[in-house]
Amino acid sequence: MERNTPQRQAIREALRRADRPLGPQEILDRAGRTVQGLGMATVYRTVKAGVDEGWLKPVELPGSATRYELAGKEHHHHFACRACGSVFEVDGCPGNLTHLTPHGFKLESHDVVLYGLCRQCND
Amino acid sequence: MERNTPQRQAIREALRRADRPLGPQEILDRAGRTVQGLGMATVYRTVKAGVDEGWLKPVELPGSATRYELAGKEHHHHFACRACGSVFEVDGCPGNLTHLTPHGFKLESHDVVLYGLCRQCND
DNA sequence: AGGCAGTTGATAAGTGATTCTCATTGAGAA
DNA sequence: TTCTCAATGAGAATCACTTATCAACTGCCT
Repeated sequence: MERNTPQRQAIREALRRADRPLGPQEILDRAGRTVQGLGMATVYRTVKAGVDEGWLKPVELPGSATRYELAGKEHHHHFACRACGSVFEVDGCPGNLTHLTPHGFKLESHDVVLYGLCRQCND
Repeated sequence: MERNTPQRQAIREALRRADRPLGPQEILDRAGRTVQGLGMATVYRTVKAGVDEGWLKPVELPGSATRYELAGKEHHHHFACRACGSVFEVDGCPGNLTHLTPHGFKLESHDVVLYGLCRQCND
């Protein structure tokens, strides 16, 4: 059976409290404050389980490790800061993109990524 | 000085003729028909030079190698086929995305990626 | 044609992310 | 409290992509 270890609790808690998608290293840093000695392998194991169990959703952007956010949120997109590397959620969506889809193609989903400077780095 | 070798000609020609962004392996396959024995290292070298020289533009999508397309085209986005893995250009753009940008953030650029099935794979 | 410096191909090496291995630990049922 | 087996941490191993190395080759200026 599955066990409720402090490591898993800390990792889940870190992700629940985050207001933006976190990468493995960020998760390790945050959960590691609660459970010192936490290993990266455990982060990867827990995150993979979370995705399988459906409460975590991977957020993939080119050039960096996969980040994770809680699943079940409303449809949204992301903003990547080129200075600090953080990725933020942005509400809303450009809307129906069917008109961009080439003839004969079947559109199933889409991603929009905004790039620039976050509030911290914009000062 | 710089030399105009058949390898470089073939690689440039493959990219010029392509109607969609090509990855290193695709470039090798196509240019390799003209110059048999073409090595992957030469593809990477030539492509890197092309980006530096400004006539090639990298197209990065999560989970696959960087693709390249001719620079200087009109602003556009891409469609990735989940079946064959090919990436296509799509004309147009959702428009001004400033309204999605969080307060205090500075928007500099954006990417839109459509996912689904291309014409070939949709039949 | 001659000759040198830029190029090339094959392969080793490097990178960054992610997974695997395994001895040790510890959650939770009995 | 005891016992068992899932979970953990550390580091090795993978994996895919990209770059470095180096001897052999060849554009292209003279």
